[in-house]
This record gives sequence, C-alpha cells and structure tokens, in this order.
Amino acid sequence: MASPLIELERFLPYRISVLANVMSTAIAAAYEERFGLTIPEWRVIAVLSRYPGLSAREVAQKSRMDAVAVSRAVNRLLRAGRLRRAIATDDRRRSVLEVSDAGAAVYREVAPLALDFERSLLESISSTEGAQFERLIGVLTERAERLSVRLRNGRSSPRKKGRPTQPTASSRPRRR
Amino acid sequence: MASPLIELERFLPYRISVLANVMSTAIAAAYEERFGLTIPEWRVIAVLSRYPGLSAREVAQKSRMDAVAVSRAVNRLLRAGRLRRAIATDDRRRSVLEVSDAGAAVYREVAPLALDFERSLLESISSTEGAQFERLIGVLTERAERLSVRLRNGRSSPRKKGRPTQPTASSRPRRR
DNA sequence: GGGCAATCGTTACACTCGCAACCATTTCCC
DNA sequence: GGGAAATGGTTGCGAGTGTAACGATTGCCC
Repeated sequence: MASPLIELERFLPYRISVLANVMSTAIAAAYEERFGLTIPEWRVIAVLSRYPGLSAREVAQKSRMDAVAVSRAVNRLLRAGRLRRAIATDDRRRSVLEVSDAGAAVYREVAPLALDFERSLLESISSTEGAQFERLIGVLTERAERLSVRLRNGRSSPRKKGRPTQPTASSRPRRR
Repeated sequence: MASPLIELERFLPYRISVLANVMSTAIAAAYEERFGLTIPEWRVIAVLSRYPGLSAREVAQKSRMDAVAVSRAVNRLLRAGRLRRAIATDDRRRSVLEVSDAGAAVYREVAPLALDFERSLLESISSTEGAQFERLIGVLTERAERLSVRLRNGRSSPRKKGRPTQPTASSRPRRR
C-alpha cells in the first residue's frame, strides 16, 4: 500500500498552528516590548479587567490556562504592582484578584492595540466570512477536543482491558 | 474615554491559539507516546518524506520552524537512526538530509493517523465550509504577517527617523 | 590572491512551560 | 468531633524554546 504523503503546507493543524503563532507573536510584540508583559500575564489582566474579583482558578478556567501558568503570572503581576490580591473570607484557600490602578493603566493601553489588531485582521475578509470563520473555529475546537480524548485512549478500538482513561503521564517515556 | 473591554473568549487571536493548542496536543498524543517523537521531529520527518535531500535550512523554511529547532530535531532523529545526513559536495556547509528506512517506517505509521485526524475534524463541517475555512486561514495568515511587521516598527505612524526595521531585540528588556 | 561579509549549522544561556508533589484549608462522612 | 478525601494554590524539576554568539565555509570584490 502506498504510504499517503502529507503536504505539510496544506495540513490543517499545521496551518492553524502557523496562524496562531504569527498572531500571538504580533500582538505580544506590542506589549512585550513596552510593558514587559508575557502572554499569560496579559491574559490574566484581560480577564480580571473584565471580571474583577475572580480567584486564580477561575481565571485559569476563563482563560484556558494551566493553573501553574496563572499562579506564576499572578505573582509576577503582584510583584510589579499591577494586581491586588486578597483572601476570601469565607474560604481562606481562595484568592480574590483585582487589577490595581497600574494594571488598569496597562490594560487601557494594550486593549485598544489588541482590538485594533483584530479589527485590521478582519478587514481583510468580509464580515460574513468573519462570522463564518469564528463559528467554524468553535465547531472545530469542540470537535478536536473530543477527538483528542479518543486518540489519547488508543483510537477507535476500545481499550482492551479496563485501563483507566488517562495513561497517567508518568508512564509516558520522558525524553532523554 | 471608556476603555474598551476585551472579552477574551471572543477575541480572535485567543481563540485561534486555543484551537491550535488543542489540535497539536491531540496529534502529538498520537505519536509522542508511541514513538517518542516531538512535534519538531515529526515535522522534519514529514517534510523530508515529501522532499528528500533538503538541507536543514530548507527544512526550516518549508516547515516554518526555527533553524535551531530543526538542528536539534535533526540531531535527535540522527541519533535514533531515523535520518541520514550527508554533506553537499558543492557546498560543504550544507547538509543533505533523508529519512532512513526506520524513519520511513515511522512516517508510514504516523501519517495515516495525522490524516485521519484531519479527516475526522473536517467531518464536523461541510466540505464547502472546509474549503472556505482553509482559504480564510491563508488570507488571515498573510494579513497577520504584514500587520506584524507594522506593529513591530511602531504602528501606523511611520518611524520618525531612519531607524532600521528591527528594534534589535537586544534592546528589549530581558525579564527579571 | 587576500581580506571581509554573508551563510549554514551548532552551542550556550536564559527563560518558559507543564506535570507531579506538596502544603494549607475545607468538606465529607462515619 | 475527627480522620480521610477534595480543593486552591505554590514549588521543584525535567524538558522545550528562542536569541545571541560562535566556528566553519563560501562568495564577493578590490
């Protein structure tokens, strides 16, 4: 049987990854240089500007970030005086986060840049296409998530034995 | 003036980045575990299967990878016996790369998985939408690339002085 | 022909990232 | 009430990544 050839340049996941990379690099350039913000930091600020008072975990969920990434971003922002952190009185494990004035100032400068960028991007296509595109992103993301689980567990063939759903990462051979 | 609020969940670059992340994680799961392949290694194999004899630099261009990433991936693949490397006789700086039999075997196993994944993804939308989607990716990528350059140089206002195009990264404050 | 700039590839370094392990606190349940 | 399990958050660690610096080779040009 002839082995199918992948044309990387046409392979959908590859193209998406290139697009994502170009986009985030472009935007990051706009705030990284001027404010010393990393992408996770920027995401945290964006989420907390919109939803003040969230806990770290809630920020992680809203931004789809890893809890660790959030923790580190929050700590850097705190050190930089761009965030305030309190402890929830009803549950002293939870933190209550808010942007400080300095953080709000950063947001006021960066947000328009980001939105401008998005607007400029969308100018290259019609608004119908834009809506269509966003819809498809949603559909594909959802689909990819479902497939992801299936792939991790060993594709179409159901697991032969009752192995729990996750290969427990520790069993995965760590590289070199 | 009211500062515009970004709804991260709707922000296009963010959504693309999520999609890209979900996709590559899903596919990586399919070969990472079984073959100990990293994403860069897989890309190198894919490109060289399609275009045998390229140099490292050419692989980097075709796959949009960093030259360093290619160098490292190539070296790991060489150590694993999945690649052959010769030196171009006409230019002894250039390498001439080819997948070995072992590399080809990996490719024959992984490529169908990757293509299956792509197919499954596309099954969630109509073929018209798929074509549309791919076209839009192309348009947006190109656009983002152009905007990227503009952003790096300081937005709409043309540089006041004849500063060279790149802010020489070294001037960028290294974190901590 | 000889020096200088450009190019290919690698290495050093500083940083990021995510998982697992961990501590503190809270909830569950007997 | 008191231990076990769950949850929020942080830290340690192994590994990945990009930038800059580097050695080797080649091309340019006087």
